[in-house]
Amino acid sequence: MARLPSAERRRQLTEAAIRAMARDGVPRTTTRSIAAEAGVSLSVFHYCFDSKQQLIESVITTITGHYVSVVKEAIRPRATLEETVRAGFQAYFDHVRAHPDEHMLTYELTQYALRQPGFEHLARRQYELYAEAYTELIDQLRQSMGLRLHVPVPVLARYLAAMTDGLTLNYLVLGDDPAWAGSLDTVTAHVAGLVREN
Amino acid sequence: MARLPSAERRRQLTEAAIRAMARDGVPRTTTRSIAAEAGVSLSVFHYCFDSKQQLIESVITTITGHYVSVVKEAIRPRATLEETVRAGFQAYFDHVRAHPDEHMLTYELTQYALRQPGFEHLARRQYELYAEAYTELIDQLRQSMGLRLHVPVPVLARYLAAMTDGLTLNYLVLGDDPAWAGSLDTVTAHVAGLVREN
DNA sequence: GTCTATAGGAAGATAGAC
DNA sequence: GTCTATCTTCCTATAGAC
Repeated sequence: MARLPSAERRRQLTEAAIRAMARDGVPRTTTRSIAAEAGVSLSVFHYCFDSKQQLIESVITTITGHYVSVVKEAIRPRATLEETVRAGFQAYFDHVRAHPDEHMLTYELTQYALRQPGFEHLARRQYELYAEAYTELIDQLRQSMGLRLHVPVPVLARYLAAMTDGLTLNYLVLGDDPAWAGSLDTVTAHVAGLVREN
Repeated sequence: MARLPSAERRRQLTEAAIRAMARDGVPRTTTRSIAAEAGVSLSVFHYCFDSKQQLIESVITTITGHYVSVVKEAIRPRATLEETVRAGFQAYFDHVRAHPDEHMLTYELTQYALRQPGFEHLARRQYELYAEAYTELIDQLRQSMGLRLHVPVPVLARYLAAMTDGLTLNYLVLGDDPAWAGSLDTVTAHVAGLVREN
């Protein structure tokens, strides 16, 4: 087995942990299974991380970064406001559909962090980053399309983050049926109304 | 220790499990801690339930029933539509504020069920019941206030359930700050708009 | 029906050879 | 840096006396 700098090993182990946790769930993912997924022995794990908790901290910050990127890339300015909002949600939900386990994992990690004493700040940070991602998107749309908002930006950002979160979890549990497309239409129309210039 | 019918013992153990899981989280709640919480010995547990999974199944169906009751009781017809919607959300979120751990538990149980082979139907049933609760509420409001809906009932019900879910989780993680009250105002206005007669 | 005692296994973490 | 082997702890589940 190659000898790598420990920063690189940590990265490898973190990515392996994300794959294992997305596949098996957080509680069932053991240090052994993570080491196996990364193709290293258990001792390498404990050489790179002091504890399982330290690894999970790394997993949470890493996956939150991934997720925020998805949201940020989903919404890009298009011809009309409706089109922009609709295409943005569509792109985001296409990602959820393609990687349901990874999105599921973000919820599990939130709950792990909230239950683990001393980790609560990681859960808060996760949700603050979601809201910040929306804040950036809104500002971006405001500049490119000259919107007049009906509600303050922080309120809208937090509301959109919560709505995205709820619809995502709902999809992960129930999947899509006829009512699902309707939900997306409803939220699209609502968001367009909230940010419409008038 | 008194000798009770096993149905009653099962109920006691289920309630004890809900308390223990709300306090410690699902993965940390052991059969031992549940038995201790119920004030019985470990063997009594295995006398009433074949396995921990069987108990968790009982926990999920029980707590979903509790939760649905909360949603159903939250919204009662009041003078105006806005008042009804606002007071309903307020009552619901007052319950969340008063029992955050119990609501947190509903999310943990959903994920437990989705990860446990053969338990997926319990998670689906949980979310179907949420939507059904909203369906009943909408029908009730329609009759008492003569509403004309802008979207079909199943779509609206699922959308409201997802939104409630997202806002609840968002509150459980971030708590309330200035933006929180704004989110509630926004959702209230939106819902009132969706069901307004016009 | 209820108890004590224990089987049997899997987890996180460590020791020490190479 | 990486490995095998092991320590310690805690879990679910069962056996069998009362």
